[in-house]
Amino acid sequence: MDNNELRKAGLKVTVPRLKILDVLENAGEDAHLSAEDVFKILMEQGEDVGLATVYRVLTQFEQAGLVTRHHFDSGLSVFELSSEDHHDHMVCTETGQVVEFYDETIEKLQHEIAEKHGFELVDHSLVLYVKPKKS
Amino acid sequence: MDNNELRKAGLKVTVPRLKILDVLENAGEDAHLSAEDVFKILMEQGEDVGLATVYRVLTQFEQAGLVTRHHFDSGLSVFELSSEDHHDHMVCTETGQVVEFYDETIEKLQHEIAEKHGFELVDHSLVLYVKPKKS
DNA sequence: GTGTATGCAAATCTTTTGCAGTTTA
DNA sequence: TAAACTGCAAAAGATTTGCATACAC
Repeated sequence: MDNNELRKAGLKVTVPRLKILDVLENAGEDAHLSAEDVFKILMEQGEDVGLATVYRVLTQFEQAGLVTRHHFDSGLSVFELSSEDHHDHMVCTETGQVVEFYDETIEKLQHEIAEKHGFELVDHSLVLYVKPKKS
Repeated sequence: MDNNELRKAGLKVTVPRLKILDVLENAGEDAHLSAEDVFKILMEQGEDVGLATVYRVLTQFEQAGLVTRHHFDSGLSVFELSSEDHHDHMVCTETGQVVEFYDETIEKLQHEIAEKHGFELVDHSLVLYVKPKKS
């Protein structure tokens, strides 16, 4: 029941919101979709949702903490369903494949570095751009 | 003499290119300017350079390795003069201040993580979003 | 001189907003 | 039914491109 996720976020349960949530959930584990991607998938499914609504809903979901927005290096926004556990990303420069990973030591070091400079860590973004290892 | 930097990059030495290089050099250590920022500074200096040219030149400089482009989280591009030594960034969410840092251990771990997943590290982007430590 | 670079305006792309009509609670 | 939500079209912001002119070599 996605209904509860939406209600909990203080959002009315509407058809477009359910459809968009559905697209994100069925996009696969490491999927990171742009608003345009979501829109295209909805079109393919014959849904009648406007692109503006996709943008509005994704932004609302982000504010509600339901999805996370990333920028990677293309400059356009991509979204993924927020998962309980934090992770960073590895993007293959040749295939576009995205892999999620988590490293305890790096996480800890980031806090230490911020502290050392007189700051408190609020958030971070770590993206590794990689290519297939030559065999 | 910036002339050589440009020549070495295979670019003709023109007034707009020299002016833009000049702006970047005089912007201060941790400055990260958007194309619009550069354009505004040129205007203030009474230079007659078009915004389109600023974009074109910055892109050429990037391709020549003279400047580095970042996206941070705003989604717009900011540029800095490439420095010999690699570094990452810390952006203050309250003041916008940018601090550069480098951590050997994190660098090493990134390579190991990429390898572990069957990839080769090509590049990476690490940005810490911080706020002033409450005193 | 010749080819490259520039400025301007128009075009493109991504994202946002205004508004009248529709849906949810 | 009232408030929130939606679609569409227009607007806005960032960046790119076409083209005639100007500049570097």
